[in-house]
Amino acid sequence: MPELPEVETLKRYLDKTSLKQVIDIIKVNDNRVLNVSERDLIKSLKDSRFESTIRHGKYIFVYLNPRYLIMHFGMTGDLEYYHKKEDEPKFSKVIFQFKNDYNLAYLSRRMFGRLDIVETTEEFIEKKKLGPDALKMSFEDFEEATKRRSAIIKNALLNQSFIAGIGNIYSDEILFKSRINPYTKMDSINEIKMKKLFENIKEVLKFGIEKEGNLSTFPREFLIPHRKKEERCPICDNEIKRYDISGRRGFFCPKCQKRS
DNA sequence: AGCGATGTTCGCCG
DNA sequence: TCGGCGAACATCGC
Repeated sequence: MPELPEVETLKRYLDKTSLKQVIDIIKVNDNRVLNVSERDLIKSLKDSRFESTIRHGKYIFVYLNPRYLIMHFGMTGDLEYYHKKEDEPKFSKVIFQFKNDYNLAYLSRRMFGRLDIVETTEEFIEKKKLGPDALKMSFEDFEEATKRRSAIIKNALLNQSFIAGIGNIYSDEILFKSRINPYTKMDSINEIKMKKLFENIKEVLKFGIEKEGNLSTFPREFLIPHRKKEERCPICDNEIKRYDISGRRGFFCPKCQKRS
C-alpha cells in the first residue's frame, strides 16, 4: 500500500476510524519497524490522542500534541481498524488500542515500513531531504526544480527529494499519459511538455485517490492494467515494452512515448 | 523452486 | 556534486 494515492487513502482511513480517540495500550509485536525506542514510542503515545494528520509524499504525520508519530509503509504497509482481539490481522507489527477497546493495527509484511516519533514535521522533512508533496507543489517550483537537474525523467519522478509521493507504478502512468519516454533527459523537455507533465502528475495521482489506490480498478485506457508481458498499448495497439532502470522494472509504449 | 514486488538507503564509479 | 547502478533490507505469493 505505498505510493501517494494509497498513502492518502490510508490517511483518510485513519482519520475516519481513529482520530481523537484516547490511546490506552501500545502493543509492539515486532520492534524492527521502529525507528524510535519502544519506551519513547509508548511514552509519546500513552494516554494521548491522534489529533490530526498530515500527509507529505508517502509519509503520514500523526499529530499527538506535542509530538508527531510518523508512519511510513514501504511496499507492503497497511492499516486496519478492528474490534475483537482475535481479529488481529496477520503481519500486525504495532497495535494501538484505544480506550473504547477498538484497535488500529499498523501492518508490514516485508518490514520496509517504519514508525518514528519527531518533534516537528519540518525537522523530519529536512532530515529526509523530502521535496514538496506532489499534490501541493506549484508549477513554478516544479519548473524551477527541473531546471537544476539533468537526470532522466523516470529517475527524477522517483526521486523524493525532487518531488515527494510518486513511485514506480504511478511514474510510468504519468509518463505514459504525457507521452514522454522514461529515458528522456529532464533538461531536454520543452516548456509545453513540462507543463503537461506537471498537470498529468496531479491528474493521475488524484485519479488514484478517487480509486482509493486500488490499481485493479483502473480502466483499460490507462497503462496500469497493461503492466505485464505481451500487453498492447490501449492507445495505439503497439506492444508495451518492459524496461529496467535503477533496479526497478517499468513499462512504456515505445510508439506513443518516443525519445525526444 | 525461483522470481518478483507500489520503497529507501548506501557505496561505488564516472 | 550529481546521477546512474546495483545491492541490501525481509518476506510471501504466484
